[in-house]
Amino acid sequence: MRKQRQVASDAGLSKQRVVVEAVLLADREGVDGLSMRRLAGALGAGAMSLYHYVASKEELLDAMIDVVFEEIELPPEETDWQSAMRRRAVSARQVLARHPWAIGLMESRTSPGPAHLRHREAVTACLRRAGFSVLMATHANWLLDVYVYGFALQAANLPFDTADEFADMAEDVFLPQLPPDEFPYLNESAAALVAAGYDPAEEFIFGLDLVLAALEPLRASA
Amino acid sequence: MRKQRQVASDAGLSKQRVVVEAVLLADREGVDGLSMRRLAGALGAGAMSLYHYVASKEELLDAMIDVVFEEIELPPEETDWQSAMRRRAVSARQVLARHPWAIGLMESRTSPGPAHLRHREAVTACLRRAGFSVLMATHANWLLDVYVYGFALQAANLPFDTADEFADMAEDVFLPQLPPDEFPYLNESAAALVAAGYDPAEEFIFGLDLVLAALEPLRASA
DNA sequence: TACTATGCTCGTACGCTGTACGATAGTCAA
DNA sequence: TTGACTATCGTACAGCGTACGAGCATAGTA
Repeated sequence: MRKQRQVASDAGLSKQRVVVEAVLLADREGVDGLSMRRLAGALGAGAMSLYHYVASKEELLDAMIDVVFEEIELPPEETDWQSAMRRRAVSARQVLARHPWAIGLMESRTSPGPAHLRHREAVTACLRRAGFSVLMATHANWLLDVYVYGFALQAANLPFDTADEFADMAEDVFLPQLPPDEFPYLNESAAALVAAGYDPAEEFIFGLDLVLAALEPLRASA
Repeated sequence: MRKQRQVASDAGLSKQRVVVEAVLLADREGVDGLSMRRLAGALGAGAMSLYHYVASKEELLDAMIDVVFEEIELPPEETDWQSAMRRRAVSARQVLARHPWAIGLMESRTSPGPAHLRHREAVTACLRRAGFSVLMATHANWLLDVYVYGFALQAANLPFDTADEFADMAEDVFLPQLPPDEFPYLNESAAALVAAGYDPAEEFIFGLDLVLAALEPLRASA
């Protein structure tokens, strides 16, 4: 029976299957749509069966976050540190855009899972090998994480995901909320963005490169 | 009766009073401890009475976020842009540290409240007056917000708030989770931080000044 | 003064949540 | 055959947001 379970695709639960299905459900319906009963339904099981694999919903959420971390590319080892960091940051942004619920969950989860730790270790290793001192690598690691998660948090607030979606709603939705007499500067900004186009992915790279360049001088210092 | 309400301190509800009490309750008990019934209890009212002042719990949460924005200092007008931005960023960090639940709420709230808009307007104004072009001011505004909220998000994950608290638990709690054979670099980092001390407030300024310096060149460009 | 309209308060109830507890059935070792 | 162990899940409970509508005080009008 146990062997059947490990092989079987549809029948048989496992922590892995529960957590993966939870991620899919959250992707589809948002974190508010993720209840133990609904998750059990999606797995064709009774609600209480899930508690054989996860101790509580909290533990499930922790495990979901770690699945997300597993999806983020580790920094490649064969390039310079800036390219490596850029690559993993871009990957992280994509992953967090794919799982928008994840960023909101992070706030409440205090102890990092194994994939999270492995990821941090790889990033720190990359920075140390590039010549950052222990303390400077810590600063750099922290700042890069602040950038990636901060961007994802801000992006999650925006009601659009792509340049096209922005263009579609900007003129009708945003500008009317910003009357020029009350918000002259914001109105000006919004109008300029409408004219120039706005692409979150480009914005991400723009800020990321600023941060990377700002970190470069730390490499030589203690 | 209406007049009594406006003057009375204890009796008589109002949207203002409901929202402020909600913020206090969330500060005390976390956002999970904030239920309509408990909030009503704290106000000495029935649960359903609250719905005369807020249309739904969602609207209440929106209003709470805006109260938080109201607490953040606007950038002062009489100094150079970097000092002004530093000041408002430091204020924002303090406010978000005071209301740790706020950062988690932001993720799900898509339309900014009036205080939020006023704040953004003031920041944009400051940058434009300092010589940033419309587009560069937008970039700068975005990056600064990413930094402030990203930092707050990361800080919310840490199980300590001050340098002392970190020192207290670092050796007993963090290092054992990072065995040197599995996580050599993280272990090294953690050990170095224990030795050097770690203060979130200092870390905030460190990264903030990097970001501000990185933005300076944008001031002259289109 | 009597009647109505309006603003405010809140009791009750419904469908949902996470999960404690205990019953059940299948598998395996002795 | 027995007993232990694993896995499943039905039932129940306290708590959630809130729809609905009843009850009351006050203000405005006739």
